[in-house]
Amino acid sequence: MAHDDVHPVSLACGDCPIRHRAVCARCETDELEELESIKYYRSFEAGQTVIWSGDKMDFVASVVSGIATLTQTLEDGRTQMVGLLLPSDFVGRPGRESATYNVSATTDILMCCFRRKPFEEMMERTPHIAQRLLQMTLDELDAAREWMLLLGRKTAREKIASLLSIVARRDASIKLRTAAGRMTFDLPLTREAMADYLGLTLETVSRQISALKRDGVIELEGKRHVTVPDMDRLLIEAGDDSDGGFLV
Amino acid sequence: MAHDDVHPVSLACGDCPIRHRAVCARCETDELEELESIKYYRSFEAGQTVIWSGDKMDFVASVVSGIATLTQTLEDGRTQMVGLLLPSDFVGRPGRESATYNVSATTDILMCCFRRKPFEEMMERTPHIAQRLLQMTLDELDAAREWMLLLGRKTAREKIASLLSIVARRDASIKLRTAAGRMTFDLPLTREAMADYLGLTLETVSRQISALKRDGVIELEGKRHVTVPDMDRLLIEAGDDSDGGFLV
DNA sequence: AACGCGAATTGACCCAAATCAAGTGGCAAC
DNA sequence: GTTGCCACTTGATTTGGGTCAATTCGCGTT
Repeated sequence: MAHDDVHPVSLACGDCPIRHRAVCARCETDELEELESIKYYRSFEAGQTVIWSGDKMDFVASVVSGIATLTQTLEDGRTQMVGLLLPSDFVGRPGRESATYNVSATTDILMCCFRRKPFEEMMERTPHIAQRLLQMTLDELDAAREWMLLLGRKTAREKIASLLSIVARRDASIKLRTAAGRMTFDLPLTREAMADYLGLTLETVSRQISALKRDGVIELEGKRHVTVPDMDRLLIEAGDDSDGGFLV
Repeated sequence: MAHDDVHPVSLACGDCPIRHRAVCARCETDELEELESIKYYRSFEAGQTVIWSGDKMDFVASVVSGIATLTQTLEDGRTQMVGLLLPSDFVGRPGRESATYNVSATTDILMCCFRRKPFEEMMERTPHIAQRLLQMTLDELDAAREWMLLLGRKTAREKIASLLSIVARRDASIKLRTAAGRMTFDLPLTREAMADYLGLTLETVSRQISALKRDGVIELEGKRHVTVPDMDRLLIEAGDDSDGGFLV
């Protein structure tokens, strides 16, 4: 809303290396200063848990660098990833005391946190923050629903292809992008994390990646470095109507 | 925020039999009048499609009565339900030209629509509408993520038990509720719709319902009328940590 | 009463992915 | 250079749920 057409990514918050998506820079000044006064940084090592589901969470935050995951678990240990947090993504929610999910660092991460109470108060005084958060939340909701289709109806091979095309889209845009449909990127997740995301076992993930490699849909260098010779082919394997604008 | 503690359901909009959750009644007057001026009603018969994914959608709306569903499909026809709309639920989104999902009427429904453009303009002038919509969207996001856990990691039996406990929670609260954990309600969905919701086939749904009946977890009268003799038992079958506050 | 029809059930069989189990490869520590 | 560890791969086997097909159950129509 407000200034969205001018600078769609929104942003702002002084000296952060990335620009947070929650706040609009054109409305800066007072708000920006206020935001500065309630923020602080926290870093976590790969594998560490940022917060456990049910714990008190007195901040909201933005991922500055690294990758984190949101997961849910059943008592017997079955776990399902419900969100992947990449730099600039927002975590936590105004108006909720405690965390709903486990948040874990997949790589080393740096988070920019804002104390929750002051942030909430600020949000009440500053309409466009709520409007911007609404847009972001609606996008996340779309991504979650796209994921529901994947979890409920896609085959293992389609699931893997979908995940690869999402990572390619988010990651490879800033990396080397040689010919027309050729893309190269690193998988930021272990096979187990991929399995938790896709509702599969890690063995099935491994087998399907091998199968895609054997069939020439992808090329592998080591275990993590992937080259997709033909993105269109991958998208067909993913089973989407090629538009595919998900996981924003 | 604003008045949430006073009347958590929010609401308002003149003569509607239900009160919409998007607007706060304590702030009425001008807004209420304005809201009246941009609203109109539409009704649909059971089985009709309200809107197709990708179609232009120039309104947002609230379900007044009846049940509608949000679904997504792959080209080959596989379909996944991504949302269940019960009375008072909100459909459509400010800031989006076209529909993202298919919306269909499961029963006869009445919807209260607001023309989108004026609604958006009003939202910009009236901060608490955006704030309220944000809360609702966050709740939907939680529900969607809870559903991801179900789709990705639960067995067919657990899926059915989960769906039954959700319907029981949303429906039976207003119906007869005899002894402690005893509940009675009607299933608002066909076996096929349940299958689309749960990521199963209709045969599996049927078999698992029969199994739950055989095992005394539920009692059936006809095909749609269900009695749960012991809600706790059902919740255990659903595999949740009994709290289970999902699908709001 | 007979018919038609869509919704639901039930059975027989099959297959994709889970499970169980045995490697392989890379890399850091001593 | 050997050891240990962890991430990953690959194989053999099992199984939960899908597929295909045959009924059955209601229920409105004529």
